[in-house]
Amino acid sequence: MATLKEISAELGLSVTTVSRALNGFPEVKEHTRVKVRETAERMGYRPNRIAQRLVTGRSGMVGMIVKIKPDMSADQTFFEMLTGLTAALASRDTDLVLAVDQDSDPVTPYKKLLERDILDGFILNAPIVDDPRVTFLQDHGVPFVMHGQDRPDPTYPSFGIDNAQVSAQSVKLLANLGHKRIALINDELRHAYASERRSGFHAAMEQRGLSTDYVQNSATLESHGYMHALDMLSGSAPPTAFICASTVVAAGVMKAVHDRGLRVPDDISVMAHDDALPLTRAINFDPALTVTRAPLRDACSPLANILLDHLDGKPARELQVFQDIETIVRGSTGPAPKEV
Amino acid sequence: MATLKEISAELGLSVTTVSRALNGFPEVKEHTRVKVRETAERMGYRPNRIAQRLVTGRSGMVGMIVKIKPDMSADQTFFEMLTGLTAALASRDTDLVLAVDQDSDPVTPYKKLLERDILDGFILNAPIVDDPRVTFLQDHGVPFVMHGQDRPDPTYPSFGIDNAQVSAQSVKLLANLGHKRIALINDELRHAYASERRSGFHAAMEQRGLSTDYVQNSATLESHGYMHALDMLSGSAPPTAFICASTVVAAGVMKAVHDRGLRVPDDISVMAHDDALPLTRAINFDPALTVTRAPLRDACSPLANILLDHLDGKPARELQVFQDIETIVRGSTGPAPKEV
DNA sequence: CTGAAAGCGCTTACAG
DNA sequence: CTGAAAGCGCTTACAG
Repeated sequence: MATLKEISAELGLSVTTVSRALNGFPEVKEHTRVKVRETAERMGYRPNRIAQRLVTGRSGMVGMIVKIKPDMSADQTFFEMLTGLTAALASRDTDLVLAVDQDSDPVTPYKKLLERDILDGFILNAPIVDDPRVTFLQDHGVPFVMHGQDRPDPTYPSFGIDNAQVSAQSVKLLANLGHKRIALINDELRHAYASERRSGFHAAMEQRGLSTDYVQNSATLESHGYMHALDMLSGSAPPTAFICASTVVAAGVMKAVHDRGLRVPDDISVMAHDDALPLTRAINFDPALTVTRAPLRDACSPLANILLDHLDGKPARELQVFQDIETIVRGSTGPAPKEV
Repeated sequence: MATLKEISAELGLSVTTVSRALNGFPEVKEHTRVKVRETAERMGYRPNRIAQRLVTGRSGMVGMIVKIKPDMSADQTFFEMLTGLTAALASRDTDLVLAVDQDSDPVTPYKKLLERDILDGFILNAPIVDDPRVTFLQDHGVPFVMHGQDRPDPTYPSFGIDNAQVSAQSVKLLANLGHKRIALINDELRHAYASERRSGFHAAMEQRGLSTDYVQNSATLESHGYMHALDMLSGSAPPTAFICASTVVAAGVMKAVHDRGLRVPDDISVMAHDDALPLTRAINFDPALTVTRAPLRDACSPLANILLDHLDGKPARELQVFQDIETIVRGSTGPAPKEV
């Protein structure tokens, strides 16, 4: 493998100039730059990243720790995210080191990886409310980007959707259709996103003078959606619309509606937030599911770039970005039924 | 972070001596070594891996490329392997860089990763017969370890099970129980392991003068096991025993036996090779499944060590290791039924 | 047993 | 616009 020294010898230039030409410094004469680049190309030069890393003090590697869920439901998602992140990082000469979290304490795997002294930063996902990883990494001065936010006004770089907005948009859609008793089948509140959806839901409902009696915050298996919906629909003044944490939950809810002898959307409207996972496609529902939508895979590139920009010195305040949310109206929502 | 220079200044020793003391060189005086180690500890010294890597010419990173299967059946396995490999590599100061193969050409992802010039070698898995990755990597002088073998006498380091032996042990067990018509429900022959199982099966059967009429080489979903078994059992002289590629296939076979109104093991014996995956546990079958067994997770540590030993200069011939295979007899195998 | 020196392949003030 | 020099933090002949 050719080195800077070899190129400079070949051309009778200094290593300094060759380095500058290759790195696109403006002070190099055009003619020199061209000659250097041609020669580098011809000699098959590729910079030694290790040397670059030693001198710049950066390792060119960032870490991500994945938590194994017992149900392993997110596998396809995982691979999709992995692919996207790897590609986005590679385009900026950075590699991803992956570790698996098998510890009970959430910060232990970060501590372990940190002790190896090879990482410039971390990509965190699945924040819980007041995530202990945030305190730990900030205390140790370790840069990271969070996919999502663990608190309302974070001091770290983040990318994710505005979950209060997800609820607000959903409530608005349903309220405009005349629904008054709207249910929220939410995830457990320790998940930051679920907590935000709940707040957003409360705010949007109360603003319209609507009751927030129909809220469930629990795990988000299909069976939970089914059970909660069944339960709510058997009350005396049942909800006429359901906002679901995910398309999986919506599948359970729609089954419950059906089992109660009711129809979607004539009797009951159902909508969900859709991360655009390949497993449960909202469009394949019968009727096709109305959703707020923000594809998970669209987060890969922003996450990578935000972290790397932060490593390059960009302050955290400028690196809190929200993903756009679409609202897609399909067949599962309709006007509220006439009250009897 | 303390450096060698700081420690040497603190102690009035040369950087050279400090380096040698820390790296356990024998020529350092015991007293010096102790002092150096204490001081390093006290100052919180941790070697700068990037610097070590620059001077040793090693990057301390190895790559693995995972191929996404559409069915994603191997997820749990994947995470288990990832965990094991990461830990085994970390104990030898090496990190794993993971990439996802989305290309049609099997060598393209290796080429891409190689161009980033950051890897010391690769861990390959799921070899197909005469695997093109082998030629590619060998041509480029890139070290690797293969989980399994793509040909009978490979010239590269490898770790895996002796698949001919798997078949041999299975046939022996069943033949000793008096079975004469033994079926093999095998994976597609392009997979190296399946090809080896088939050869081993043929050799073992022919050695006993038994016919090898009942062999199927196809994908290994449960449904394939079911269909092939149903098919074979409807013939005029049906097999009395089945050797299955995996526990998943065995599940299909046992269902077929049941649907034919036959019983395991009274009418039909069934056995499988068991990689000890958490998903389909042989012991939970009814009756519990007789198996040849070699846990996949036991391969992690050997794979890591073989690759690293190879990088340290150990020749490939000494690095072709086979994993032990147990035979565990449970309730799904029994004496061959009396011929009518 | 210990140390001064060279070097791994880069980047980047500093000087001209 | 270009170059000589220092330095990133280590390892390792070579000399004593």
